[in-house]
Amino acid sequence: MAKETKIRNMEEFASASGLSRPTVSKYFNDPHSVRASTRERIEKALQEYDYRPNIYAVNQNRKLTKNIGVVVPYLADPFFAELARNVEQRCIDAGFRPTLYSAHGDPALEVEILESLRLLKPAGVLMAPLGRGSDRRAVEKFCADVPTVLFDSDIPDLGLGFIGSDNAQFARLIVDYLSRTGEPPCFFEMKKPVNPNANKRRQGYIAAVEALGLTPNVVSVDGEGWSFEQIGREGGAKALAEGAFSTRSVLCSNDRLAIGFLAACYEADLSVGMKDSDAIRVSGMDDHPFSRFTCPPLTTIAQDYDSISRYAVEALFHVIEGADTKRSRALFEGRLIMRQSA
Amino acid sequence: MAKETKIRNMEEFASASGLSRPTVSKYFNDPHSVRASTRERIEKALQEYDYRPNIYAVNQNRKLTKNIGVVVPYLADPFFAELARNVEQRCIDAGFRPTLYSAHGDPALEVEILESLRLLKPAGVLMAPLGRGSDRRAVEKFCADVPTVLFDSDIPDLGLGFIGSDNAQFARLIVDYLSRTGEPPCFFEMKKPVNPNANKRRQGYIAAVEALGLTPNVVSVDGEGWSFEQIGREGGAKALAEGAFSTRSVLCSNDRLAIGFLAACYEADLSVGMKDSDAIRVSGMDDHPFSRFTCPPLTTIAQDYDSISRYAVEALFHVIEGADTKRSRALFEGRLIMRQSA
DNA sequence: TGAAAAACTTATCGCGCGTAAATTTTTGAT
DNA sequence: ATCAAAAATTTACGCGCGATAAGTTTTTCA
Repeated sequence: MAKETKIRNMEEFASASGLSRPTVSKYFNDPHSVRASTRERIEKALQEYDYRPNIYAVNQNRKLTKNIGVVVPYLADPFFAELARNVEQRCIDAGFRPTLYSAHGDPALEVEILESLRLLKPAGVLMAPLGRGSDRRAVEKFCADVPTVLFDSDIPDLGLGFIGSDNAQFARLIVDYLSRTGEPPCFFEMKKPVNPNANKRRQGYIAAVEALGLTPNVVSVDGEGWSFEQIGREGGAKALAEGAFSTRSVLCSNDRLAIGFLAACYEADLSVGMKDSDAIRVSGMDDHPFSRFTCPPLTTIAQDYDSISRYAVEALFHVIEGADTKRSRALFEGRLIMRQSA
Repeated sequence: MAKETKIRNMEEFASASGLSRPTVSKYFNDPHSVRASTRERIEKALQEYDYRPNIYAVNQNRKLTKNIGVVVPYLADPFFAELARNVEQRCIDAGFRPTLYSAHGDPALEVEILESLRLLKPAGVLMAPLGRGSDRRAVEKFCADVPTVLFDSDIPDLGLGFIGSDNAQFARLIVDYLSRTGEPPCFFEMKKPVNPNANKRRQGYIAAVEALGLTPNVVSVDGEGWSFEQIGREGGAKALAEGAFSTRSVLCSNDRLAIGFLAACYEADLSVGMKDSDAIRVSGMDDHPFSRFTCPPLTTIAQDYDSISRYAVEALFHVIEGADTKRSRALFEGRLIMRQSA
């Protein structure tokens, strides 16, 4: 369908469609800002010639680009990959160009990403920070220049909003379930968790157990970084060997830790499940994409991916459109996913 | 450290450092193209003022940008996340700006990515195609305009090179091992695999088994898309129920399928492992990041991430520098990872 | 010490587009 | 049909930088 004559710029395309360049420019900024008859002429010309505006020239002159930066802490975790996919799609639907970055667990890389993101002059940024490892000062400086909404992991008072999960509710939900159907759970976590969610979950666990008039039992294991499964397996093996768990029910701080802990149970020849003959019950939190395929399938709390991504994007767009000024904040409840592990 | 006076453009930065703009421009294109003393003056000025060239203005005028597109088929698979991380880091080290895109298993999205990538005028693109689902015509058209190197999954004769794994060798390696240590394996796969690697693996399996004077047994199950674990579990349960496997050893076409198959074995109450008391041995291919945490840990073939990413990037840079013309092609051998599942 | 080579400066153009201000066309109520 | 207001369009200018030519200064090295 495309004609021989190559269109080199908007000028040529404008004359090819019998209009002036600024009119065509207006069209590309907002197709509905030109008269219907004009719009039809342009779109007819677009069929014949496959012209697209040069994004570099466009972005050089526009005060605000249509770029959205999406930053996640660790893309090798499918949880973040899924979250990022959700968020990206919503940005595209809203007519923006999302670009995905992963800090790969490295604080220095996170700072580099912000620096290179600044050069892109994005309309806004959706950032799931590393958490404890994040360079607060660097993030703060970035947020001062670029409209940024945090998600998944909060850095208090930073950015224009935070959207995440109600970790205390997560803990209540599963503690109640586990206590109702058997022994109350012990809590299994990393001693130095990478992000604040882990702390909120521990506090939620303790509060929920105490609310039932029981005594909490928190088992914290060594290990740093983002190799949660590894840490869960090694720490789990050690804790099991030491008899650290006061009950036969273990609530892991997150699913990846639980996956590692399941491996430790397997190695220790402990059958996992909710039957009387089973040695231990194991549960996690997050509804990690792989948790339904563990042996046994993992009982967990599902994060509300959909609401989190939707609200995060909406919050950002509110800010971009200059609607709000006060920092928004929303926490979403989780849903109990009952599987065979507990 | 940064001074009060904000630098707005290269002109101002040049005079602030006591040089002319063209000289500063030369520096940013290649720091070693200016005299050492000049370089020092610029770098000293860079310490005081945090000026960076406007990338939109730069890319508008440069014939070739420093952008590299990285396209993977399914980012929720940690295997691709890891591969992408490798590739990205190498691009950064070479002074380029990689941007990561995932087709999320969707052929239409893959085409969209290529179209939006074309607007970025990248110096080159590293692409792991969807495979069977890829729009050959669209990819071909893209490759004609942008230097592209394929990796992981080949589309014959497309792009300027392909870097991947020697799937036949993968199959030989593990068939020999499994046959040597017990019954020869059956081959478990999807009837309609998403990419050509699966076919190469099946062929390699058949050839390897026949070379041992044995009879191959291929079990192909229904299911489309990228939910391999799901397909492995459902197809595996069905195949096990039907007694489709002629031996007590199963080689899965890839680790994700194997993870699903392990779940099916668990549900069927079949103990997996290499002990005499175990009912079945299961193995996979890829050394998926999670395969060491399955129950039992999965015996598999490790892809040579490092070599694949290194060669893919190198091949692309050769092309960018205008060195080669002929399509390069390299296949890397896998390494047997012996774990407890087989 | 001096000439060639290298590096730098000045001057100018062009890239492809956004955008304010000026002008034209269209709309809608009389 | 008329005319002012609203909408659409055109004119004119600027964005920040790459690239190049011609002239000037600095460095290199015999």
